[in-house]
Amino acid sequence: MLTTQAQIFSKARKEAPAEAEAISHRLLTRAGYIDQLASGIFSLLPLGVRVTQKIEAIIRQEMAALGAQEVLLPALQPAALWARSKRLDTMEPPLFRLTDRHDRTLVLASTHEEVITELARKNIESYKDLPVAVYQIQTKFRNETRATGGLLRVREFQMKDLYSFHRTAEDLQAYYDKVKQSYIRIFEQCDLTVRAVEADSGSIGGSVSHEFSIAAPTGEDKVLFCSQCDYAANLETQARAAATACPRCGGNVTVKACIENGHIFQLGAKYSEALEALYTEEDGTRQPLLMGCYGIGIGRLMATIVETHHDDRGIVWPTAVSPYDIHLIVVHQSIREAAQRFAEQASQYCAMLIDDRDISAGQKFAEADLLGISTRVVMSEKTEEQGVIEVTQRATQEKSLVKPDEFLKQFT
RNA sequence: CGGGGUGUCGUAUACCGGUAGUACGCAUGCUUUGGGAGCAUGUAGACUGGGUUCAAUUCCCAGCACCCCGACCA
Repeated sequence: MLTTQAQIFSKARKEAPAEAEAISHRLLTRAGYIDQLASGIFSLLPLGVRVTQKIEAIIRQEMAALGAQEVLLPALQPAALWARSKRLDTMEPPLFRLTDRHDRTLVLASTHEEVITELARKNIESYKDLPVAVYQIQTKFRNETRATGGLLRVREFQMKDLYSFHRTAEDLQAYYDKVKQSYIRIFEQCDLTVRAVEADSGSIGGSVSHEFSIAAPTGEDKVLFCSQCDYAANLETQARAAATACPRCGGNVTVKACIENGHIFQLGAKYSEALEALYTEEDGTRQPLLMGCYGIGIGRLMATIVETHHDDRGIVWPTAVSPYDIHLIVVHQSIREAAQRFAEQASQYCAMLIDDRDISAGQKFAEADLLGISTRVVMSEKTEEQGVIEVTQRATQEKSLVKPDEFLKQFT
């Protein structure tokens, strides 16, 4: 996979739009990962799509490990379905509504408990069908009163939402705990330090719920962290603003601004009772399915990574989500052909973006710093003479001169 | 939805009740090429609608758009 920078649809910019304030919004826009169409509505440009696909790959792998099967549910849904779960007029933020040509009211779904419960009703008939889990990565619409911080809170976004169905509360609890651990692994693979925080379940409902908080200056939540145990609590729900010691272990606590990046819920029978999603037990009785739901916002996760992984020159992608494995910078036009040969060889093993534009070296370096691809390879007349390439890690700026073959070994 | 703010070339900005300027970008040419190069030429702009005025991009009103604070969330 080989792409030249001249081909890339978007352009790196020196300036961010004046209205962009959040650092992730500024950098992702300047570097050409995203483009704002309207308040809280963004296009993902080719670079943004690539990062998103990396994140999704990490998530899909974890979903597979949880035994969850992928589905794709409709975003456009009849309002009548939401009336049955009693959420049509109580959702917060409210649903986007529209009317079709037959004057029927439809909604753009902000979450998918209703649809998945309907599907469960049709497909889960016996205790022998349980437990089962399905997930999707799909567009959500939220009629927010105010979009903020670029991708941090938007009105249309991709969410990974997982739903699980169980016979017993114990089984739901066990699966919930597995998902919680899986979520922590997902965030850790994105090089994020995450804490699962006991949370309010809001308009989704249910009894037990955790949100996944990542400390970042732009965060909207205030989370109390214990420095000695893994206790963490959202100050909003705990009303413990005055607390100076951990309620669990007595350790020192700190309050940090956090971004909420995922939220998981034990819904129990809330939706299955409302929508009569029942299954037959061993003793022949009809029982409501016990349900859990688990969400991660993909775009917000990408923005959170930028919020926590950047420097004054630009984005610093963790290797796992870098849009390309290697950013090859060809300093001198005289070695373009040699660079091309190396690039073709390398691109058999990894995804490479090659910048061989006939512009100043400084501009190429500056844009490479802005784009934030995790590994940079520089080829110049000097390195050609020595038969080496210069390899730089974006995160550390550490440079090393290595032989091309040696370098490529790590990818094979 | 309450409060506040801002609308000037593609982007960032300046000035102004009477001819709208700069930088970047973009285009062309020449010179450049290890940290957002230089010169030259060119390109392109006052959110919309009303009002005040001899004259409005500038002042006033309304609408629209965007941003920020609050409430809510992935």
